[in-house]
Amino acid sequence: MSPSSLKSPPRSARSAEQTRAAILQAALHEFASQGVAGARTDAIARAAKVNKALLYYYFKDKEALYGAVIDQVFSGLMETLDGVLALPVAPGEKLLRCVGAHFDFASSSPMLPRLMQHEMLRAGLQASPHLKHIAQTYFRPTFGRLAAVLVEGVRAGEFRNLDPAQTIPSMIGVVVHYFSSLPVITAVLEGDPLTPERLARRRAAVLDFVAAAIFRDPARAQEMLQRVGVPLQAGAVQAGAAFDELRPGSAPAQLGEKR
Amino acid sequence: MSPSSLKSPPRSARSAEQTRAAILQAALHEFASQGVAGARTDAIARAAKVNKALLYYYFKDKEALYGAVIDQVFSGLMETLDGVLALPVAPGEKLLRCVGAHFDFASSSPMLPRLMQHEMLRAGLQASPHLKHIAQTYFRPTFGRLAAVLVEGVRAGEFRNLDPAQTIPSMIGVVVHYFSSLPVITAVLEGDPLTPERLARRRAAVLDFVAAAIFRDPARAQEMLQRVGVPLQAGAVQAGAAFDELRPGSAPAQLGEKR
DNA sequence: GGGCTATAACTAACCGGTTAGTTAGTTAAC
DNA sequence: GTTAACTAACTAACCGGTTAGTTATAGCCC
Repeated sequence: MSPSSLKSPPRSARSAEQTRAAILQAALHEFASQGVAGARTDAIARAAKVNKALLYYYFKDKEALYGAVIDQVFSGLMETLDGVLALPVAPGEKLLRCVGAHFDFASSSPMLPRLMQHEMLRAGLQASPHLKHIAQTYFRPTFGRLAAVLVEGVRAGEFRNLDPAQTIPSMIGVVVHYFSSLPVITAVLEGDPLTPERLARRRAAVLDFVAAAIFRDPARAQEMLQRVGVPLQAGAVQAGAAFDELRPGSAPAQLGEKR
Repeated sequence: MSPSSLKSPPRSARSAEQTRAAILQAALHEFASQGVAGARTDAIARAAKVNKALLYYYFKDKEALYGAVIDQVFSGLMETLDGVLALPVAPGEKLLRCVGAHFDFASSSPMLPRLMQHEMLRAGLQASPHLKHIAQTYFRPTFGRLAAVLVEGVRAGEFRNLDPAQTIPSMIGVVVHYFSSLPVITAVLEGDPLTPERLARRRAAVLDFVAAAIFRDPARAQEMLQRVGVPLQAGAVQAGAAFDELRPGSAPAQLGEKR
């Protein structure tokens, strides 16, 4: 409603917002695959099917466009996590659900974790003003809530004696590394690491690994894994297969099961 | 000895090799902090205190220089790991020592893991020919040996039912992520995350996390951690401190211990 | 050993393709 | 006819790479 007057809410409105979204989408892809320095504004414009000057119509410069992309992605992830953190469940389940949600967010578009990695690597060793903003706005609050869940679980005796400031980066590492090392994984064990089956296996393995590292009682870990829908781990019984897959050429003669 | 004849082994030899090394060193730093695309050859030359043209005297182009740096770093890490893998100790201890060695390698110069991360992120989602070479030459053999240790540990009942192809990337993620997210960490919990004390604490936490995730019997995990010299974890007893440190500004009213 | 040449190590100055960003304008909705 | 949305064409700076040259050391012949 309120069709006219005031300023210009829907003005011409035939696209505009869509165009902006298209630019952001194209920029996301370009920045994620090439990094900020490697990204070409021409390529972004081409992918978004707009004239390059339009990028500068909507955004001050390349850096601002990058900032908008980053903001969108990080806020998306943190909102998702906050949703999970608001669930009325035990710390153990909540934490595993968080890890699962993080994994799902990452696997929903493998560009996202790569974009985040690029952002982390930008600027030498200390945070740029831009990254400081990200850290304060997105990471800090959500990580605070996550830390509270960890402390709660430790106090309740459900978790091992964990330090949240250490445990959070460790868990993130487990989730994220698979995606940031995709090219290497592709090269070491051949085949697409992003098929639904592979992703499902990875997801289960991540949750299993984290659960084992977090819970005091292994039985409780298993119980919670089942509760969040993670099937029992395949592991070394079939590890012959996984192992062969890891090194198809150079099997060390021994270890030669049948198949 | 053999002062002359033949070709020109030590020729003038007053520096040359040192100059080359200086260039590689400067390039390592520049590539690690800016990425390949972001790295400036001018900056490398300046840092190495040589004329830019000298880069092209020793290396074909920027890409070749980058390749030389990468090769040096990755081969260094893999040699270190192979040394540990050759030790005549039980799988559990060997694995923890590997993780420790990886961490030490990374922390010896925090530029190294960042350089590696940059390399992983280069080129969209599948491996470049260059990265394929790295994967085949460095990763594959060492990872094969690591996988064998894992399988051995699982068969012996020392480890949980683990799939090496999943466990290896998870462990690497735990080690590496701290370093690749240094700027964020700096911004979230203030203070230098690279002080000897902080690094020691992180190292212990990483080994503790991995041990808990790997070993079947928690008691065995503790035993092995002690054996490789990891002190007992601080954890949530002091977690009040760590937690406050994680979110100095925005404590949620509850949880308000004294300090 | 003195003068000569060859060559490794290194540099100042330059070049031109690439690329972020601009300008001056066109189109079309209201 | 005003203004939001959009574009073709341009520009200035940046940056990888080259060129043409300098310095210095080692070898060599007499």
